[in-house]
Amino acid sequence: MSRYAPSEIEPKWQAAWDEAGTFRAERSEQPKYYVLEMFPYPSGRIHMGHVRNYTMGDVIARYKMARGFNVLHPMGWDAFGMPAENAAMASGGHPKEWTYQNIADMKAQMKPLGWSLDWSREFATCDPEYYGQQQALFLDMLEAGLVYRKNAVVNWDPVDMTVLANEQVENGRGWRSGAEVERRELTQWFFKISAYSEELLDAIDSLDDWPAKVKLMQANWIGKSRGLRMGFQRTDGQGQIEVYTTRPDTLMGASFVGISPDHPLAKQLAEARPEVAAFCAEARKGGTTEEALETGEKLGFDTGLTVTHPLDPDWQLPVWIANFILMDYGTGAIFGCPAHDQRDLDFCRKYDLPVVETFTALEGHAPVTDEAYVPPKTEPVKWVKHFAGLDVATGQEAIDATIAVAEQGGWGKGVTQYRLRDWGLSRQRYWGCPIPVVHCESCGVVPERKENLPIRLPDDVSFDVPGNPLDRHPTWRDCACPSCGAPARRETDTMDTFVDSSWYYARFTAPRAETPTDLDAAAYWMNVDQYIGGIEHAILHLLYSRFFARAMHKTGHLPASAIEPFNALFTQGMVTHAIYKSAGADGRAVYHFPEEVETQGERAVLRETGQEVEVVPSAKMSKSKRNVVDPDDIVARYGADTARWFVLSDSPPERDVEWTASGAEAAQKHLARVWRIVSELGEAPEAAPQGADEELAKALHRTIHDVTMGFESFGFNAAIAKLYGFTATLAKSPASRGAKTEACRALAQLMSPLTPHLAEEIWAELGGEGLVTGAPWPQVDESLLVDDSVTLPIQVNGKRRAEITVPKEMAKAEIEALVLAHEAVQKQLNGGAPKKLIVVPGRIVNVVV
RNA sequence: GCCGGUGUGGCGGAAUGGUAGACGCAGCGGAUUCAAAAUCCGCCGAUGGCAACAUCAUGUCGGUUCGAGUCCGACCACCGGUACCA
Repeated sequence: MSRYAPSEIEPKWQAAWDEAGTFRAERSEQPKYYVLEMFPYPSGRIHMGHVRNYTMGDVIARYKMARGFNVLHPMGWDAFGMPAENAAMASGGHPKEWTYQNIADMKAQMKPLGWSLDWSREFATCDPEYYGQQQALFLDMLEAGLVYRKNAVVNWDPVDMTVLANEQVENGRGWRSGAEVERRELTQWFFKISAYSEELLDAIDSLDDWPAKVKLMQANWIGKSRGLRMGFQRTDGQGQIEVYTTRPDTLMGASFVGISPDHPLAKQLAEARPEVAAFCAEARKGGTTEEALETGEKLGFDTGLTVTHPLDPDWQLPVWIANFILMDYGTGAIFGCPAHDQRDLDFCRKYDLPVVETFTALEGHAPVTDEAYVPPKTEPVKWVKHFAGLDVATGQEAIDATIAVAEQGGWGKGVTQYRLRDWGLSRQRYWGCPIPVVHCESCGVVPERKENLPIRLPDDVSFDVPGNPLDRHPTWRDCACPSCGAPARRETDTMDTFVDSSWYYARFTAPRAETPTDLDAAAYWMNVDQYIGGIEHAILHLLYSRFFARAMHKTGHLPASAIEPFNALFTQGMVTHAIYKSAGADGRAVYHFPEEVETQGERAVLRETGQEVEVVPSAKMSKSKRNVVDPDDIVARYGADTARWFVLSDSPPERDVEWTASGAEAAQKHLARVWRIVSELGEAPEAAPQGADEELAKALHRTIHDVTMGFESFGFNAAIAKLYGFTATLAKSPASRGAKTEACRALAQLMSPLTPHLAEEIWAELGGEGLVTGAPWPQVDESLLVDDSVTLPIQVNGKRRAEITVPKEMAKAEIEALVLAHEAVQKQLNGGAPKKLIVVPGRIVNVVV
């Protein structure tokens, strides 16, 4: 054996795994385990975040393999989406070529990392074989009543005459044109996810192995609320305005009725009155995001119309059009209660509308001025005037009482409402899955016939002008109506890329099937036992996937057991890196790549010039800040095993980890040290001093136990810390050659999920049978884990003052006596008697004086 | 704005309500060496003290508890999401 040379051993073992087909998943009699990491977008290069994410999945996959599971660990590409079109616009290429080239490049980067992936199942969502099956799913969902069309607002760039994504709107303006964006309505396709609101909410409770924070975020997103739907009669006798409110108890504090600029009444008024039309046009300016709507300036327009308060025929309220009221929520109309809602208060102060309190704090009442009084619904308050005769009651009690009164009086109805809106899937873009429907003049909207799938994207398109190339393609839209055969036009909207990623996990179970799934394969492999990905997907992707699994079950593509597709979820943190920054000649910040910088003690300087640079620690890696490291370079410099070890060693997996060159070097030194220990086994003595072999065995089995626990609970950093510790013990151990060889063999096994190439090399060197990958996981000898004595810290008034070591089974009374007799305790007692003595067996003793 | 999260030495972090700082980095000291690389050993939160030891210390302020990094309340800062980025 020679020095540790990852560049030699890593390709060798990767070839060996390939040749043995180690990672090819076939159905078998063994219990299955499906581990999946969120598949990547083919941006062109993998980054350290991918390395960390996929290494975590790999550790799980390899560990489960060693535990006797039949492991499925596939990989593919989330390949549709805007960046490909942006690239085509910027440099004139074609999204398809750009995407497939990126896939080839990234795959070439991924292979050297030695991940246990079954590449035979690979697909990209832009493969017609994939999106054709997605079109089939769409048609089945359409038939099942889970898809429909309605109007919805988009960001419209009036200069480029095109729809913009939210990220293409910067400060209310189009990123290319700089024009003020406006909200415009288009007829679009929707999935009826709202039909599953209740079920998606209730089933969250069954997701035992999901992070609590993700479940909480999803529950809040679905947003179940109980409120009142009621009408305000117009004083002009032209009917009523229907509003929805979650705070009907504040009805006596109403000071206006507000409607959305997209409300039918607003539209009707706008037709007759130019000033209304002008206001509505102004109110539609800006982007469609919830954030933009919530934080933007609140604008109102007094229509001059009035309505009657439902509980007081003499009380008239003005009707305002307000830009912060969304047609999508509730009925598109509200009543404003400024005293108990900050937004309504701001609005009323701005437009000089009255502010009436309906309840006050039990103590310390201060009249509302510029801050609305909004206590939690669970807090009791004093009611000023409440029609249900309440005096002191909580908000929730008042809401319930109000709904009861309204229903009894027949002027309102309690309704359960969800915040969750239907999923708009239409995108006015080229690089996505075409929606397989046809528009026929006589038959209307007609689904495409399944035998005509896939409806392929045309290749001959250009991106020199904004807008959807499918819309302006000379022939692609022309087709025959599937129903009557007359000339008709294809739908030119494509699907949201979230559709692509909502069922890929199911497709991996039978990636070449002629139908979306193969039910036998799905029944065997589903569910995903462990899903791993970024917290940024906590709501949308994961909620859409949960909906899709239900829809696929309803349409016969998944068994009932798979409606919650991910048994366990883990959300990992980012890989960060310091930013190196200096001031350029014009005073603007100049960023430097890590390899241009050298650290000298506490300072960091540019290698070339010696100029000192500012170090900003732990920032998300981004190309513009140049704080990136390329996995290719890292593997070439340190080897894949070092990269894998380091990304998991320094930080708990759910938290961010900072990539540092010194940390990577330390990881490599450690692996070289393990290597050296193995190569020097021959120098160990045949016979060991008394007890040395037993000591080593004890340490080994404690390590097997701890590392196993670490892998079972995503404690990779803790497992690695234990491996560091055991390696140090092993290096110093005077144990016999035989005992040390055994320990090294077990060490290789424990390290194999993390550093599989090094582990294989050691395993082979020490005469292990076959490959260490998949060799049965070492068993813990429980009898070696028990200690017969225990060290107890002694606290006085919660401060540690001393410790005692006692036999594990010592009685409480004996311990108490020992503690009281202890010199340090005597000193603290100062001759007095303790007030209290707390003995927590095996943990701690606390003396209270 | 709203929802969720995070905050501990010079740095990354460890710690079932029970000895705060495991393990690693950086730094300092030493061994080995002609010298270096590599390797090995030791020290390493702050303040005071020769030392024993004492005091302070887990974003800030309060609370619960024999005991709080951990639980509760308020606040500050940063990060993720906010339905067309993926």
